[in-house]
Amino acid sequence: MALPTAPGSPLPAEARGRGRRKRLVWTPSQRDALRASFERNPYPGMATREQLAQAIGVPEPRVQIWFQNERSRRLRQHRRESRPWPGPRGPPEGRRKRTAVTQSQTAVLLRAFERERFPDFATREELARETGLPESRIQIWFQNRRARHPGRAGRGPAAVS
DNA sequence: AGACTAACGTAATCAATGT
DNA sequence: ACATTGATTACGTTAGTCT
Repeated sequence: MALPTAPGSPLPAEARGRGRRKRLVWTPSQRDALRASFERNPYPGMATREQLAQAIGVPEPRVQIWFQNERSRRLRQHRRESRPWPGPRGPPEGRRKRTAVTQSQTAVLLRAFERERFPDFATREELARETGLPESRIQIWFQNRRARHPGRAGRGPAAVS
């Protein structure tokens, strides 16, 4: 069934073959620290992620991605063994503080979005430099933007109001 | 060559902020 | 109250690493 795009189906053609961030390779001690933290809480808040990131010397967004992937692995394993997943333990930890994107920053991102809806890593870094926003926030900005402003390739300027 | 997994995508949803 | 939009989740795909 060719459903266009379910939660994680085949990637849209434009998104394929794009330059990704260079894949990092964890050292054994970094893995240990990540696993230990995961055992304490599989849903770490910003403070925990930041602290862990500092401790193992890696950017916080990489830690966040690791937890996302690790939860996927565990969830699947638990499902496969028909074992219940013991959801979040303890009170939910605090999220990242909402980033305030200024009008001028939005303008830059909007212009980039018109040119390319799937910017590669180099482009995202360039935008990060231009706007002063972290690259990880730019990636999220594009994800949200794509979800809320469906492609309509080459459509008019979209009467915004 | 195949297993493993970081990076990255969508869809749905939570939540902060402004009107 | 409601609209807008940043942040997080589940889960599937893509592509680099390692055996």
